[in-house]
Amino acid sequence: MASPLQIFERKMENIPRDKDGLRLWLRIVACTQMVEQEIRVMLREKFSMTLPRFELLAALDRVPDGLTMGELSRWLMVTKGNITGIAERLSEDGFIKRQPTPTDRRSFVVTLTPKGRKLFKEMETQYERLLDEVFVEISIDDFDSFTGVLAKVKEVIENLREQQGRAG
Amino acid sequence: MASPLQIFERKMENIPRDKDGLRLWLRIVACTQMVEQEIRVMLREKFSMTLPRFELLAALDRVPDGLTMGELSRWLMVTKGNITGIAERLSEDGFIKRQPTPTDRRSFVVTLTPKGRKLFKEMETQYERLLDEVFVEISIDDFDSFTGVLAKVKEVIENLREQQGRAG
DNA sequence: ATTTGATAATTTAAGTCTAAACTATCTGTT
DNA sequence: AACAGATAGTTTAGACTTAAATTATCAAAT
Repeated sequence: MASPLQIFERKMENIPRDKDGLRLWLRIVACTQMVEQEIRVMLREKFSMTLPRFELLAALDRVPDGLTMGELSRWLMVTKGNITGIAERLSEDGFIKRQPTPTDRRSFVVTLTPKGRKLFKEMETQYERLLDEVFVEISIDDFDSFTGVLAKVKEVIENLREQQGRAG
Repeated sequence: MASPLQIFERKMENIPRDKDGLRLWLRIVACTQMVEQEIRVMLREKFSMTLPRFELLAALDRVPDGLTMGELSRWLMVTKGNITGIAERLSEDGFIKRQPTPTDRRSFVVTLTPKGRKLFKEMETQYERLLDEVFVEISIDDFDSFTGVLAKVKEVIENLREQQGRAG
């Protein structure tokens, strides 16, 4: 049985050397999928939690005053309809609560409940430990290079979207 | 309205400087989501195609003799059940075909139809053009650093999985 | 030949995700 | 005040995704 690394090498070997963008992209995707899978397994096995729910809790943990549904949607880079569903399930389980905003009757502010914050803190410890483990081999120089690359990519895409008149 | 880049800066600013693994991971995820979104929009608008279907076609294009369902599952790093569904829809649309293998009656070899290959080639051109555009600002040195980082991460995860006795 | 365990693929149930349509509300502008 | 356009959030229909259970087949060892 071929290992994921062997499969990956087979995927890359037929791609012409000069297709740098493609090669880099395939590496990024493979890396992201593998790390995400580790996180998913950890969250499921230790906390019976899914990654999307964890990410919503994480967003709320970073902003103690809470976020509206639309802010959550932009923060997590998913559609508003998607947030509706995830927030509904987290609310049923008592991890978050929704409060109407005084200034805008269309809008809600979502915050963590004490139960939600307690759970998140436990998960956060394991989550950060896992990431440290995954990136343990990476040098400071590589970190900096990596960070620079990702920042450039984000800027290029922002510009692309502006040119096309698409909202971010 | 805050732009994605502004939202991202807000996400990062509250994270302690010393949490390198977490910071790097959030950057990788944000970058991947943005590039994927560009690809999704392009595929939908120009070809009425989804990303998962495109990726399955891409895998088959790289291996002219075809791949079994299980090989596709490992190649694309998704479950076999997932492949069943995507392959079903691509087959209905006449882009791929499934043939029984002579040596193993449980197994099928999936290959592109001429129609599927023709469509893929058209999409591939646009896809690679988009990736070149997205990564245009990245220097050769950064490419190398990036590639090295991703390779290390993959190895670390392989080792983690072996220690835990989990299959890849 | 039969049993036993492994493997290839599908099915199932539940959750995630999207784009588009929709409802309710807000914010000008007249 | 009344209208028009924009915005916050939900709903809908369909596709994707997963883990776990299931079916059919294989392969190896009796």
